[in-house]
Amino acid sequence: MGKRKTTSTNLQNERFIATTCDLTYAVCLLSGRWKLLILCHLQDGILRYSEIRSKIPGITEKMLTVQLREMEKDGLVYRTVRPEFPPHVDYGLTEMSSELIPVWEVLENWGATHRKSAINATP
Amino acid sequence: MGKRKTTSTNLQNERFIATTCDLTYAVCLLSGRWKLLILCHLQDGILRYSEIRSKIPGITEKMLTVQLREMEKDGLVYRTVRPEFPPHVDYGLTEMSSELIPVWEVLENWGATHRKSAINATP
DNA sequence: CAGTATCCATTAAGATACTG
DNA sequence: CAGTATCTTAATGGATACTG
Repeated sequence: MGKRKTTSTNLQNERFIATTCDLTYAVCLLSGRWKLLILCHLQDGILRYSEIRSKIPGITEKMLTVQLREMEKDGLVYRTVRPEFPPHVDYGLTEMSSELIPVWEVLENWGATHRKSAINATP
Repeated sequence: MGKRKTTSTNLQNERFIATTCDLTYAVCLLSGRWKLLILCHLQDGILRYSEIRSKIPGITEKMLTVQLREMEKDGLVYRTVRPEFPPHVDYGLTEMSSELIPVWEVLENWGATHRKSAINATP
């Protein structure tokens, strides 16, 4: 019935801790429409929930929350709640995710270059 | 009918050519369970369809074909068919995707380091 | 060998409304 | 302010069988 009998390679659910490939492991931790983008914005410093949201046009609150929570669980962001009212929650990179800064630097440059070509090439 | 009325942010379908963010553009071109992994294997040289498949345990023929075709369309791999029987098809990196080699190098190292920690940390 | 085709299960993502 | 909850659709991934 609701059971998987097969190799069971869900991206988000089982987080691929047991995968045998380091690259696959990394890809799985970072896969998601918004994760790299969120991390990239956090490299400039600690941001509040609403600050991240306003820096990423198009993201819904639900997706922002989901992705932040997953990344927190995976050790990619830390989350600090200040016991105030109104609530105040800070997010920042961890040591682990800081090591990925070169990744989005390369990707951003690469994207900039080739997006321009793609736009110019569209008839 | 088959029409989207909303912001329309499908990952694979509309390929995000019109996105306003370079990083998002890059992420969208590379998103997919297998793309980085395939590209990574191709950095060692030209590979045939069956060679890629055997280097990536767990991938199905369908997914390999789908991802290769998308990447070919996006200029991330090239595909050469030799008019022989039995068929012989070669795949290789393009200039564009060669620029991404640093990305998977970082990711692979990062994955290696932190996967070990994750495995050791699991109770 | 290098794929296609079909069908189906699971997951990601989005809209919208609501809350402590 | 910083989220939840609920519902819906879109997209991904897989099993299996078949083909030029």
